[in-house]
Amino acid sequence: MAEKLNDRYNSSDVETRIYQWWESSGFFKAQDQSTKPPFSIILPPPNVTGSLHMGHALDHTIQDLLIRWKRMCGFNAMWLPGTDHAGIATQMVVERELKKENLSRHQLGREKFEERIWQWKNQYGDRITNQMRRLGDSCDWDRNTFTLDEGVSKAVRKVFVSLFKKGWIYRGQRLVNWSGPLETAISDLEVEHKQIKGALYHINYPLEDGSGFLTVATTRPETLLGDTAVCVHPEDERYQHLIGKNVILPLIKRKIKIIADVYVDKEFGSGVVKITPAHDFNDYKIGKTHHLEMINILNKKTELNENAGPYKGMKVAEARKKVIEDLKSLQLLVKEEPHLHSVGHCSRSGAVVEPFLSEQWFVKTEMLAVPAKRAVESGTIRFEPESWTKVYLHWMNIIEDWCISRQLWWGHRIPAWFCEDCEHLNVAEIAPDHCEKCQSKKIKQDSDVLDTWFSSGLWPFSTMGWPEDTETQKTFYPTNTLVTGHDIIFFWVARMIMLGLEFKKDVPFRTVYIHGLVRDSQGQKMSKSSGNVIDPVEMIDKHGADALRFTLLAHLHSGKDLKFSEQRLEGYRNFMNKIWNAARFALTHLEDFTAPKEGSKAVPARSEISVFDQWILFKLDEVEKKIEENFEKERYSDAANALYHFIWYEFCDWYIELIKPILGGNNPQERAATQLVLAQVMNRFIRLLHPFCPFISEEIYQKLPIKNKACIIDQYPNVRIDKDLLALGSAQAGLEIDLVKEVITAIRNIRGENRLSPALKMKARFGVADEMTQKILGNNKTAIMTLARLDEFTVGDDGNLSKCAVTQVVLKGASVKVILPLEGHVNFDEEIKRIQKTIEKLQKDIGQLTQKLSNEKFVANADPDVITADRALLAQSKQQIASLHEALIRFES
RNA sequence: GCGAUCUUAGCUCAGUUGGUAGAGUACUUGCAUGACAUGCAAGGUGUCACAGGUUCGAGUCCUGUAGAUCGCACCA
Repeated sequence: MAEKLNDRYNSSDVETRIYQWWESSGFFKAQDQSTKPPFSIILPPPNVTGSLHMGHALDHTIQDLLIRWKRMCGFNAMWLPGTDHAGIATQMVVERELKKENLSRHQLGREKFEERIWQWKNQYGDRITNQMRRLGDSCDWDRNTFTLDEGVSKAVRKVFVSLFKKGWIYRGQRLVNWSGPLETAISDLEVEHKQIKGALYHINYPLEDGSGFLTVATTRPETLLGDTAVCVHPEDERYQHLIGKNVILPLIKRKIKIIADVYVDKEFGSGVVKITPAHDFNDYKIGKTHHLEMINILNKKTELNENAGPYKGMKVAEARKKVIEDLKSLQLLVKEEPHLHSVGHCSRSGAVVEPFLSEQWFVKTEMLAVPAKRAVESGTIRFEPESWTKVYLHWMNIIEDWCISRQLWWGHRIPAWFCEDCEHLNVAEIAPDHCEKCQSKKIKQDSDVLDTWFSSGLWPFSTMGWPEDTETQKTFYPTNTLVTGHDIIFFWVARMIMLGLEFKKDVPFRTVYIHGLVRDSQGQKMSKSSGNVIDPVEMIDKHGADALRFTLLAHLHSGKDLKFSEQRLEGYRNFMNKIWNAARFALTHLEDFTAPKEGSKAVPARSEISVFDQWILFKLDEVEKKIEENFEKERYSDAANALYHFIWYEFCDWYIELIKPILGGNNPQERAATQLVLAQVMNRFIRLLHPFCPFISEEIYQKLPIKNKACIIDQYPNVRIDKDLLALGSAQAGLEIDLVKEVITAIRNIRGENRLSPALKMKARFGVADEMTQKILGNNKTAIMTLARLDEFTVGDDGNLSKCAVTQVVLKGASVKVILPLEGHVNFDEEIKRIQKTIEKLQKDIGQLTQKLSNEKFVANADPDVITADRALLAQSKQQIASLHEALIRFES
């Protein structure tokens, strides 16, 4: 017995209830051991204290689409959720909170501060996972993992120790990106390059022998204090004679050497470069090759230190001003010209990033990169879209060692202990209580934590119980698809590949599906500062999660950014309402329908069902094929749009309208047969819809007469399964209904163009030559009369065409002359205009076709099928135009 | 500077082996029609960025130009 539905779809009534039911019923759970084939996805873990943004919404919708689709296709589908501790981001959030209490983390102390962050995590950590539930994410929540969970920590320590013992993790003094406000090294990912209008200062460095000056050009005069050489091009004639001599560094009067290196561009500036190895990445390299002294002039807060002499204690910007002033007063500043250059900024604090010499931990990437490159080159891992392969390989080719230490308090502590007695470094998975070398008890753990991406890099297996040998890994590693944005290919994807191959001896995933950014309707990046952020949760509140999901999926085009507008979302909200009302219609007419015992396997005999039924089943077969194809080709928007088209334009606009007379008619057998087909078609397209729009589909599904326990775990309709029902659809019925549709549309067109009221019943005649077409029209008399609003229907000769509107309908060999007497209804000018317009269009077509077909080369070279088709089209057009001319004459007479 | 992607209707975008350009949306007109006005019906809309080339035929393939976006490197 079918149930009733409200007359308007209200998503908020439905979503929470359905989600709770799914979750409490255990439908999201995957089995570690199962006879079903595995399919697994790991969720890119969002920041634990963050909240869901549009980027997540897109990312998660794609993953949930895949998981629900595979689950319904009979896979043991496992979507592993989790959250990231997000070192810097979270620490900053909590520090901001402290600031409100006029406290700093230093005042609080490390232990208390960590406690505060845990408090914060416990308070807000559920927010994002609850928002994910709002979106419909069908994750296996029992497997929810936090990157600081004990299991993950164990994996982190194991990996660290293992790489250290192999010599692939080392500690050393190196130049790193340093954020002054955060007092930590940061990764390249956290550096944003911005174009800045600066100045190029030309400064005279006096030659030691007093014979003159060497002019250097620099954008950062304050780093002069750390100069340990000046450099020219070895072949630069201007300076060749000076190579090997010395200059006196202005202001602090240090004697430094003039060296030569091909790195210098003779054309740029003065052709002389000052070398500050401790504060510039290029200078650092030159410093290394030329064995130069490295003088650090900054402290951790990026203030000038004792090496800067009189400038000690100043901020960088301050020091720059003062240095320029002092140079001016010494008349050593030659000139200052405006100069546009890009400057690295800390993406978290906004401060200018300083290259800073410090003791850090690094991962040697050279050897890790080799198999990681090969995995992609050989196709074991595939990027979609494929163009990202090149980007990935390029980066892997220029990969540098990875700075993994951060001077933060929130994250995985580096498992290394220094011995205060013998200075030995103890690296161990379990905290030692004495130095392994000298047995001293005076050991101290390194105060640094690991880069967040270090633990994220292990995510595909650390979440599955590694280093224990678990069933989870046996079943689900490697995972199938990784869905993510291109912004973290290097920082996350590449590292997962390297670490997965090193520690699991297998790739972490087979396919990397890269999607674009969600932008605003103008194509601008959404950002707090431009105030154009659209909150997905707010959109869900207003229009429903299904509408949001469908909007994102329908506009997802192979890795391209997508522009999001609420207006478009409303369009898909309307689609949800349309589906709802179609279901309402169907259920009303299925009230007295009882599902057969075989449920969705129940199939009527072909002889029992109408041509409309055969037609809709034919269309259903088509759309199922299209959806499956597009899923396989990873063209999810095409799948979504095919479904949209079927539901709205085939099922709602035509099928429902065509069967209304049968459902409301007085032939119980016909009616029962149509009811069965209607129930079956509903059952199938609701299942087809489920991965896209899980909530509305489940809600309707539960009220359908033909159903199983739950849509979410029912079988996904598939062209190879339940073949019997789809076999009832026929191409012949397809053609027949297409012709009926054309005829109805032709009549509606005449009415529309002549502005005839839909309430006005008309009389129509149909001029048909062949018997077959005559029969088709006869069989569909009721449908045509109802949908075209006729009160008279005659099939046969043309009859008297005087004062009649005439349209020739031609379709695959069938030809119908639709004749509508207009006498008394209209002033004929409109109709004459309508016919003339059609004639003009036909004439244009005929002209083009004739020209083409009279081209000998075309006839000689073109595909014979193309020629045949064109000839047929030409003949048809000529026939149509003749008939229209005739009509026009009759009309005017 | 190197590389990638892109430029199609007012807007957002499809267009998969070359064969008369499509969809959604917006727009115009008409409409209370027993599922739905979040609806129904009908309608108009294009130098496919530009310039060449290959071909009987190019939105599609090739070359160049311009513009947009994004990477990478450099910016002393």
